[in-house]
Amino acid sequence: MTKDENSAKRPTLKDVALAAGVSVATASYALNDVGSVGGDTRRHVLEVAARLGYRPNLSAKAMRTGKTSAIGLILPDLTNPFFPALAQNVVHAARESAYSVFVTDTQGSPEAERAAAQALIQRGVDGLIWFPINDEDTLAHLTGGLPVLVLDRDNPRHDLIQIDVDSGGRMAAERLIRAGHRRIGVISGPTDVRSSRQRSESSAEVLRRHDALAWHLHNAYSFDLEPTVAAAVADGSVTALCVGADLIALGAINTLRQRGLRVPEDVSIIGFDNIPYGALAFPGLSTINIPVEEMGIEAVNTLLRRIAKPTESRRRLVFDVTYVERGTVAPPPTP
Amino acid sequence: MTKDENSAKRPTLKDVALAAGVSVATASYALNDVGSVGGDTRRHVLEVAARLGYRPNLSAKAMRTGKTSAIGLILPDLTNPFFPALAQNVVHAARESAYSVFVTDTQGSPEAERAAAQALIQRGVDGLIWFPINDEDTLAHLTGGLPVLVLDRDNPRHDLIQIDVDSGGRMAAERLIRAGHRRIGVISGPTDVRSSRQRSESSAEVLRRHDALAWHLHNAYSFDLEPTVAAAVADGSVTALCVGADLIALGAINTLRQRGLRVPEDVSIIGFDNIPYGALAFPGLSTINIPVEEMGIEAVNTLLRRIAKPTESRRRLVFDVTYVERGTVAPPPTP
DNA sequence: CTGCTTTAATTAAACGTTTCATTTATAAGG
DNA sequence: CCTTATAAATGAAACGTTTAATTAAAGCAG
Repeated sequence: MTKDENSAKRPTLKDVALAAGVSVATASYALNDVGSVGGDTRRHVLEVAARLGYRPNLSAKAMRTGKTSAIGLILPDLTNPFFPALAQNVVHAARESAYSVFVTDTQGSPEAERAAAQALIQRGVDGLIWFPINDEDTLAHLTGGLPVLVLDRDNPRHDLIQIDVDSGGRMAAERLIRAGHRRIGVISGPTDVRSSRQRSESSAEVLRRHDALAWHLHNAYSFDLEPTVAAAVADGSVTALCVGADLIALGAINTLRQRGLRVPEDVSIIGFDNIPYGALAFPGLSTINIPVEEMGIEAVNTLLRRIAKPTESRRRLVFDVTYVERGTVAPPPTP
Repeated sequence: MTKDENSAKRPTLKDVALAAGVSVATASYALNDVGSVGGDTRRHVLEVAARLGYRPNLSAKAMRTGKTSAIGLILPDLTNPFFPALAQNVVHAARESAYSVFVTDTQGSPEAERAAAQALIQRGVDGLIWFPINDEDTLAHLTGGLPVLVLDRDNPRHDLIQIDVDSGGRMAAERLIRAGHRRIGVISGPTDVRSSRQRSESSAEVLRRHDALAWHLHNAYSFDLEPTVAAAVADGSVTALCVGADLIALGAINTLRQRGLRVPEDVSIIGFDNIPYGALAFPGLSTINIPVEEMGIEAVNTLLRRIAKPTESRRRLVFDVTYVERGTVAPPPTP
């Protein structure tokens, strides 16, 4: 029971320098591969550092350099099946560049979002990847000059990564037209965000052009359909549905089945998002795929570039979507 | 274009002290509500700090105190539907105590897991919430004396939060027996982890006692059934399935349907985990619920307590599970 | 009024880095 | 052999906090 039982304090740079017989400055230069350090000395320091298991104290480094090698990821809701894959890829891409990620889930609350941003800034993150609740530029004055990458929303001052939702909405509508449907309902998700609204409007526009738009309703982002929507879905007024979000689409399928209608024999459905659930349904949900994985990776890359070059001109990346055919589209029933 | 365009550097404690006309020490004491500071002075400092929008630099604080107010969360796979709810609640509970969370997803790779732990430790997190890949005590020597809370796995030295899987496995089996089934198959998930293995063994044991165990196979944690499992499921040898993981259960339902069998009319199924997908299936998957939300919250609480009192005796929390009846259990078909 | 205790405030060291400015040693040039 | 340039290494300051040690002021008993 000696005093230092197993308290083996992590070795500090001073310890390394001491053990290597050089000054702290030299040790630092050697380890960071800067300054002018003799080849032998450098090797020796590295060797000693390795032997002692030296790992720099990142807090100290952060204080000195003003960089934390950490970024923040602000998401509305981790349990929204759209986000885990995004978060996963952000975390991985970040790690490849030796960055760590503070993940924050704001539960769809703008106040929580503000608080989260504040907390992260206070922590001194080098940048933020931010999937905001809405399009409002509320964080602008909070973030100050901090590098921010905004996902899927509009924002006048930050780097943007977006999705070509128009094309997605059109693809879905066209697919249903091509299958022969002429009475098609559109359900859009939350309507207070441009990107979300636009999906369904693009669909609706195509359908209108073919004179095939039966109605256009909207529903909260939820598996549960609001009564009026549920009624419209199952009252026989349509033979197909163009839905702005997979989760709602799955809810629609559920409603249809509960009322004795079959998918896709009686009603065809196309969703949007390609959340993992969709592939697991029976039959699998046909949908518009959003390349979340790539988006996550590119978000990190873009943010890190911005961190490195704060003055570079604003970037705006638009990702293509693709139609994923599974099992929920069929020709309309023959009456 | 003055020099300090909009570079409005964040005010430091020195700035506050200066503006308030006190020493840095006094400002610090006042803000942290310690030491002996006169009531007037304290109020004044607080007022000035608020006016300047002062937020302490956490890196500096961390270096001085050795505490970062950050914890790490190490998960095997965020896209595994079991985890997002857990992560969400960890993040929230942590925020309530002014802690931030580094989230790491190790993609089921032990090397990645080690690397992640190293990185987090280097960052100086105050503790780790760790859902390990397996039961091996591999991180023990890495973590040193760092407070660690282990989720759902066995570990001899750390605080533990576990699930009463035995009771869950039994509940599932008993429910099927009670429904009248006598030819029941058991599918277990990954078998290299005690907690996972035990679920199905408890089920199997009950079934054996009732002479109702048709077979006991296992399958990777995946929606796709391995050929032998798929064959067994659909060859008519059983009227019910007791599955150690919802994801596999959903895969089984899919397989059954593809082969023309109905759930639950022809085959009843009970899963385990209560992942969100299950509720969205049609009919909803009957399953054993694990209180992930509470687990997440309690994980944070337990970890923070351990951080505060490192010498307290080891804690081990076992959470009860509950059976959730949805739509996949029915009496066996009458031949 | 003196000496002692309490309260309020301050000074300065320390945490572990990075990095500027400086010193020392070595080599090159005349 | 002296000067000067270059290379290698070092000393010390700084980053923004906390906190132990110290001082100054005030209150109060005797």
